[in-house]
Amino acid sequence: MRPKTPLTQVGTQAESCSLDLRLHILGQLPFFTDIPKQELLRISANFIERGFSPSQAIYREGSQAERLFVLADGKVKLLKFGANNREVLLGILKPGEFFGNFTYISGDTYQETAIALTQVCTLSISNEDFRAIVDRTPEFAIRSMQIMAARLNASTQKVLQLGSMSVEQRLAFTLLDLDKKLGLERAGVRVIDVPLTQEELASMTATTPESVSRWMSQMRKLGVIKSGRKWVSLLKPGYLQELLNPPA
Amino acid sequence: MRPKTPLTQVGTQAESCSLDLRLHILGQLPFFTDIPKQELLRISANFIERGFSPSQAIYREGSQAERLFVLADGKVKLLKFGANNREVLLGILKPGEFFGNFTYISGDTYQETAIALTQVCTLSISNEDFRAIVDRTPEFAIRSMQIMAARLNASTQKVLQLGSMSVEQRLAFTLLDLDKKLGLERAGVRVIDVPLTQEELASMTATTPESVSRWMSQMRKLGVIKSGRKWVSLLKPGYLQELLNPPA
DNA sequence: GCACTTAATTGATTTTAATCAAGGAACTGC
DNA sequence: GCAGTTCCTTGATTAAAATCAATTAAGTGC
Repeated sequence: MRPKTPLTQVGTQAESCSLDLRLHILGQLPFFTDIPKQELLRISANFIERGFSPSQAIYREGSQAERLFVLADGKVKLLKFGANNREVLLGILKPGEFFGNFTYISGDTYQETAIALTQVCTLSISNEDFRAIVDRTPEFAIRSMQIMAARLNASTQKVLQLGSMSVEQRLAFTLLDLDKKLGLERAGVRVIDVPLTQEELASMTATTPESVSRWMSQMRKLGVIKSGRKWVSLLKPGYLQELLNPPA
Repeated sequence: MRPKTPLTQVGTQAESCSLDLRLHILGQLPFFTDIPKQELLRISANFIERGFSPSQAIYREGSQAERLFVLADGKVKLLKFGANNREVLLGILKPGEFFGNFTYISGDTYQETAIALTQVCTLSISNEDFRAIVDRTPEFAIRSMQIMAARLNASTQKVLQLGSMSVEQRLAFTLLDLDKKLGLERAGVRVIDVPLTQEELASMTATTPESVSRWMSQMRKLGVIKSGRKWVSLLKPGYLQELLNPPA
């Protein structure tokens, strides 16, 4: 008998954003920090808000890349289709993160598919409007370089993980990563605050749902995690960290 | 009895670059195209040339990232150390490509190790000098964004490959990729123009030298490739391509 | 030309993980 | 509250690939 989900109230956020939330979220973007509030208000006017329901696609890989999106509320997953009809989950986005067409080049297509995992509110801007903002934002080159370098590093870490770790290690890495990014205290328990099936965990970890289930069952037996349907709590992150750095 | 290498004369290039080669190579960089020749000459003066011998490290992962490098001549491999003491080969560079500290942020460390595969000539520029050039190069933001987006895409392709393909498919992908980038006609034969051991191929493909040997042995038997010590010729690239897209 | 080193090959065995299947339990909608 | 659906668990079997080992052959340096 598996414990019931602690992820209550996950999907109950409104579909729209207040002005305060808009300014708060947009002000968090790395290329908009340090911008005067008046200017941010002006920029904010270019963003259109739109809500999406769980499982709804925000955009699909290969379609015309027309907008840059910012996640105002909820959780989103980015995925691509690999070889052999395998779905590869590239990452989970939390509020404040941007996705979609970041290079503001019209003519490109979206490089991945974005799907809402919960009730979601997005803010988006067209390529042209974004380009205009870029042209008058000081230090945009430097900030965007930093962002892209960080993303390239994250992707390279993924290559290292997939290229040198066992399934157990990759799962440990994925759980630690998710906890670091999305973990929070709920009712005195630290939980990864996003509903994810074991199939989704499997496609983040280059393995199968059955393998994820086997390893997580063992981690539960060892008291390292607590988990149930679509949720995970890390009880002993240090143990998982140790799995990644076995003694020589 | 394995056929002898067609990669003759690989390591005989001079260690230094003529002015013509400098201007030619630097003019190829995506953020220096369209620049007037006089300006390019001025920029060129900031670059220091340095030669490296096969197996010599140009820089190492974790050391202070002080310079941006451009490969003027020869071949270089970029690698990182993954978990379980595994070396992961991230890519092979050819003349005209840049590597090292691209974000020109002092204080960062190099994200990977660069090692000369052949006799190599590099041109490099310090963070400060590069920053000064960036500040007065029109459209740098846009060009650098395009470059970084392309690199992020390549890394994501690698994640897809590692996350969804078998060893045979990954090897086929790697051989096709290398051929596309480094293949050329030599004595009427199309060869991948870089000396690579099967161990190096293995660390590009997330497998072991023995597995690479087994699959390449089979590819030779099928007449798909020709290979020997440190070299590969693709005879039937179409066959390898088919391996990546099996019918549903 | 030969000794030595490095790289590649192939066989046998073990390990890891996928695949297939059956059943159980949480969640949802009526 | 219950039927149906979705998600998870566990067992058995198969397949893929790693590991270990021995041998062969190309290349290098003296």
